[in-house]
Amino acid sequence: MTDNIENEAGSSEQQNPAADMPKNYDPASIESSLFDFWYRNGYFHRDAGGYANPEKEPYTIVIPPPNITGMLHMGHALNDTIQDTCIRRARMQGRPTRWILGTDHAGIATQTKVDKKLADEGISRLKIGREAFIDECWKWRKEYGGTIVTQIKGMGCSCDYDDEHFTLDPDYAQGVRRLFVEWYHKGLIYRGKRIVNWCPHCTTAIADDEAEYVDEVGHLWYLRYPLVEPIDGQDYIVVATTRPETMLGDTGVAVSPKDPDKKKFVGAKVRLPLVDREIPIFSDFYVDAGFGTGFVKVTPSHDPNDWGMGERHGLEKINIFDETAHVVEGYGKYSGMDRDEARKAIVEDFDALGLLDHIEEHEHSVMTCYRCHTKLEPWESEQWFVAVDKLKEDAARVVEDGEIQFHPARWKQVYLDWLSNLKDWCISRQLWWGHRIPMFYCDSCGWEDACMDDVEVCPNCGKPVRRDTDVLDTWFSSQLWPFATQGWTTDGAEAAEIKANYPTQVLSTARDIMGLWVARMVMSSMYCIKQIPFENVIIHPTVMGADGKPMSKSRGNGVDPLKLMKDYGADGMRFGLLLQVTGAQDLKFNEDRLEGSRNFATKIWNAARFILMNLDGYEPGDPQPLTDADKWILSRLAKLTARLDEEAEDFEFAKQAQDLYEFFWNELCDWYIEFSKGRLREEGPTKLATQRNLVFVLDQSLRLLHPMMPFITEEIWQKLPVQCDRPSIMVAPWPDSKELAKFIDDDAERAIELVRQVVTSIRSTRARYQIGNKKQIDVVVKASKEDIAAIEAERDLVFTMGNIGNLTMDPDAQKPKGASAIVTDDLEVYIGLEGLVDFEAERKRLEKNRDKLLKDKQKLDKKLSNEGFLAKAAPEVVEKTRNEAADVEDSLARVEAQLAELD
RNA sequence: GGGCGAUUGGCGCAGCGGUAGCGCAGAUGCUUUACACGCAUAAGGUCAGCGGUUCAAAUCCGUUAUCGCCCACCA
Repeated sequence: MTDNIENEAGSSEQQNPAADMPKNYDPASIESSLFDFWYRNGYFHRDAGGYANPEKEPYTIVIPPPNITGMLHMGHALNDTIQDTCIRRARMQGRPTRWILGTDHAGIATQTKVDKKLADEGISRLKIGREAFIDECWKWRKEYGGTIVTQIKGMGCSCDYDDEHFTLDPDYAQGVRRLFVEWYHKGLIYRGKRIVNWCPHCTTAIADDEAEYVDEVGHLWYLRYPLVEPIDGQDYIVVATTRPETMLGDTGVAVSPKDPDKKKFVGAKVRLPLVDREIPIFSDFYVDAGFGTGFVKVTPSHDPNDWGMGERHGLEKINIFDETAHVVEGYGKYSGMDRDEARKAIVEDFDALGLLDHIEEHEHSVMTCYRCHTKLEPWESEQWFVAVDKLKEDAARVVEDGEIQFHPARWKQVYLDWLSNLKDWCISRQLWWGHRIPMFYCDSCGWEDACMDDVEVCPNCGKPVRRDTDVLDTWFSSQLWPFATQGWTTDGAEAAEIKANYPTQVLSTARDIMGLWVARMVMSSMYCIKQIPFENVIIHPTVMGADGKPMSKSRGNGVDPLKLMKDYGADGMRFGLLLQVTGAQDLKFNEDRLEGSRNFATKIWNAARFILMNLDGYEPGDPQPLTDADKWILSRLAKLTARLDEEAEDFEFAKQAQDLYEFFWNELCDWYIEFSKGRLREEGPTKLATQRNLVFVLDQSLRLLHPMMPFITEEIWQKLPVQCDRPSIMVAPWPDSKELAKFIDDDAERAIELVRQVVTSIRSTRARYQIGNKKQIDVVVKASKEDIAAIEAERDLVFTMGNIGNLTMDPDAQKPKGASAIVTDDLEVYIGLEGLVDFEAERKRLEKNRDKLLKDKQKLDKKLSNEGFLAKAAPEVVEKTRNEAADVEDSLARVEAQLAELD
């Protein structure tokens, strides 16, 4: 079917194209072949298989590169649907589009997985060594790295699959190296000793933002530290600590400068138990006099705040732990113990010495490694840092002045706050899988440099050099994503793709990597390209479980998008998710929406089936708005298209989806197709015009739906005799709201509104008295002359849809004896029921109707008798209110009249 | 501790200054020749509490309560 690229419109010899359509749309049977069809024809490339208009502005999106360890989760499903919707729309508008695809090597995540896999096989990473381990990682990537790309294809995403990138590709890696070398030579990268969050299990530094806090009920140990000289008869002070084992590294005790009781201790010394070290008592503003005892033990090497105090007061920094958090040599029996053993031993020894004052329970949070969940150790080590102060200025400016727009806009401030609180960025990681830091050192003469090419011997003294063994933080490499994927490595900012297509248009991502990734891309892009990397940042809602909590394996509230696609089709999942992308920051996952979207797909399918079944004698041609019904649906289509354009501009996905749904289902299917049924039975020009209108409206609707529901729209479009020479809806022109505006017709909309009032009144009465649709009834309509004229023009529609025997319309119509009366906004409908009418029930119904109108009238009268309102409200509001009041008055009078007649 | 968001019919959400809307569930009736993943009809809400601004507040401001997210983190 899709192989028939010719798609000859109107070749009348063909058998009925609806013949091979089952009653229910079956996504599984068509999705993959349609995807192949698109792929084979090159529609995913920037030239869209030759259908892109090179004159138009290019449109580019870079995908947030999924980790090679990743499986498709709900976050991807949502985010990739959003991006595909944007890019497909732009492609249909004729813009040269490209959605750049790739994956991230994900240093620590991948290393952990491979490590675990090897461990399961009984292989130790340390034993096989760095080279062999990296080989294992590449093997792993080869085996699993493509999984997620396959899954993205399954969603129908129109990425450029022929130019896939990977953050460890040779070209990309050179780019990363280039940036490091440049920043090093510019002084933007420096080496320093710092307290970092150290994972003793992974033996690497963990960035602040990679650490996870876990609440824990621990203890507060109150330890007595003897004073060297008693003060006022007091021979010890008491410190409170959650980590008694670190006392081995204490080099001071701090008190608050605002604590008058502690003044006398400042300058005194205590003798540190167990290690017999004399350390000073000093005052520092960091200390909170109200917490614990007001005395704080200070361990500069094992606490970031203590480190700060140590710097301010020139304290010695004593490191008591090795890289696996075991006590180092020189601490007697404690040496070699891990931190938990040391804690136990030290507390016991304090107790034995009578120096354990007391213990309290204490709730606090501890930092853990986000990968292995080992408690992190604040540890002093040598690391590489990026000095961010200069870089962040530009990154803040381009958002402040609106060059980069956030959607929803409130995220702008979050971004700016993140930047303003940014501290220098620790970029070295003690891992093997990643971009190895290109620093070379000569141990003989002390030469060192960052180099683009590997260095074997020292350029200074000729001795062998060694390379730094650390790798870079994964975010250091992902910050280059928008430009290193477009030729920056070899040609810099002058690269052809960058010159033609930079900046990109949209970056869509989750809020939790706004700083980690988004801000850093802006920083590096402003530095490397001197341009913003993207114009719009979409921060999509986070998909929460049905319980409103983040999805996680431990909570068991997760949902698998692969299963959802199986159950609802890729289109059903996509549309169901988009319906939930409102401006909210969280999205409580609602599977009902996907079910509804699957049903919607079936509805579209069956509407198409109906139209295709009724194309006997069809000849292609432009739409022919002969009747008010025709004019009405075309007018509605024109208005819908214009509205969708506006909503797309604002990245309002739920609204676009909702509007499409309502138009297609509640207007096209519920009314226009129903209207058309009678006409399709006639022969001649009316029938042909109706067919053309149906084909036209369906064609245009499918195009409007295509970015959100790519598969079903393509499948149907291939069967439909559309007036379009493009072989695929994917490259068919986007409906032009300006062109369609010629169909806007408010008179026709009004006429159909009246028809609907009459038909609905009849149905309502039938339902109330349980009169089947097959029984013909007589109907009298009382309405204004003009309204009657409008309905009269569509008399046959009222007849067919109402199954009416006699229809009388008259401005002065009298209710027939024994008829039921319906009062609508604009008219009365009398329906004769041959003695079936329950007048008591009729009265109750009309009274309810009246009471509602009375309430409305009271409200409006109150408003209109309010002088403040008349004086201060906008004139058009007053005018509108007056009209409403008149309408209510009119309806009320008519209802009252009907009630009077019942008496 | 700081910031942000949510609180609207049973459930999930729109609306964000001028008389409350949608989907699902539930009710009733329909094998109406596109669709029961359907059609039709009817029912259901003092928009979390309190205070304020305004001629007018679900909508703006303040406050309280509950829930959630993000950031920082106390020895």
